Amino acid sequence: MDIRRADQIAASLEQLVFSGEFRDGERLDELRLAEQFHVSRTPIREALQVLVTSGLAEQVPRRGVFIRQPGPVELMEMFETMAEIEAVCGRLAAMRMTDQDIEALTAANERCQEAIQDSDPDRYYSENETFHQIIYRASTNSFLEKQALQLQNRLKAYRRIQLRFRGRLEQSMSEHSEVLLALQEGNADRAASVLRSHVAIQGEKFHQLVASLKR
Amino acid sequence: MDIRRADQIAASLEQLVFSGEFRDGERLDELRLAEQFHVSRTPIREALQVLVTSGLAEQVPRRGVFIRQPGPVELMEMFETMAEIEAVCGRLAAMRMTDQDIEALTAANERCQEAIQDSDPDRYYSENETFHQIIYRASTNSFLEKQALQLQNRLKAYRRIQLRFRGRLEQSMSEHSEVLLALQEGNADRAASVLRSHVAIQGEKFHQLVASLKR
DNA sequence: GTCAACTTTCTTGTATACAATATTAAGGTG
DNA sequence: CACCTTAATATTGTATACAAGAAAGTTGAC
Repeated sequence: MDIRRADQIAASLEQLVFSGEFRDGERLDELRLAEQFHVSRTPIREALQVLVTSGLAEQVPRRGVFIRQPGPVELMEMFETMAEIEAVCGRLAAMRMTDQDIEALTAANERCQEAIQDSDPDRYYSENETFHQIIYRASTNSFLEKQALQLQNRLKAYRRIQLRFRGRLEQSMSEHSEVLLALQEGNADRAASVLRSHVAIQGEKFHQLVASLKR
Repeated sequence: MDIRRADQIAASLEQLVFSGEFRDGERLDELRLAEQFHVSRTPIREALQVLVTSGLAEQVPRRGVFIRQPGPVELMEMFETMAEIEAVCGRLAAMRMTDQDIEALTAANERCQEAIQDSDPDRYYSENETFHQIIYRASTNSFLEKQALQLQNRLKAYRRIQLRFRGRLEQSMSEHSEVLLALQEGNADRAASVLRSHVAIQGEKFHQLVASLKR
């Protein structure tokens, strides 16, 4: 059980930032937030430090902390980085996966398939997340795994959007099968390259979406 | 100019942690630090939040924050991750480097060479850092660049140790040349694999060192 | 001497008070 | 009316005060 109010607040604020509740450049007013959470400024300030340190906000001395929502360019960079990190996880996982890991991954993949058959994008979304997390874990490098999870979480909201593209679910699914196959064969390079493009496509789709909104 | 005392303190503490001033599991006493830095507990606490968020320390509610020095296993994981991230930077850089980048990299490489001829390991160490940073930059992905810089900084102290191995400087140097060659050719796969093993070797050397200390 | 219950002291977490700097408003000048 | 100067106001940063839980010390029973 968590006793620190500051940590709870940090988590809440993080969620609010991820869900796009705050606009880019918006100032986080300490007093307002203090009232909102029914606490004094102290825990608010500690929560803001957390946001700043994890890169979700920027601090200008004597002026306050401001939300930093990634723009299109930074988002593309993040997607590219995610694709590369996934590729690395896949490469390592291909060499180190146990039979148990393969089983778990196969099961996750089947649950994805079911979600598609039930036309349940929310469930697909969630099972898809698990599928990838199993690969992170199977890299057998908990430091790398943590980095991957962090970035996955950060891109959550944006990944969700691109799944709405027509036919994307089915395409994503067939990519999964290729990933699974490469990992079963222990083909490191193939696993890496398939995973890379699987995630990179998400970035592409997102890019398309951004472009279409500008029109 | 930085006005926030808390930020300065956070930076100081970070350096103290990196330089191994604190033992693993050591508690950071707020009152003691407050006296030491001649401030109240408030800025100390904000600085501690930063350490915790960036993973350098762990916070146990109602008990304090404790230093978390990476053990041998985690260090190897970090080196492996660094190797993979460097490989990714190299892969992207190979495809995106400008002539200017190549020039800068060649110059940095020459300065490394000079440092070796002058038998100046400190200078080699610093120029080597620059060499790698140019590659991060040339990946043309500032998000990835930031991640790479962060990890490079985190591993600084440990990388330094392995350079003391006999003949390591010269070996490192010849690896650099191979990296440069691959990048000049725009050979992405080769740049990635050479960089990967270049950094991985550092991990290996470090592993040897840890093992030798245990005897 | 060991262990347990209780008391005291210490430490963290939060609230409040104060100091210093930014921002805004007001007033005067050309 | 624009622009500069200056006063009022608001907001951040730090210090201090207080509340609550944890650690350490003490006493007493066996």
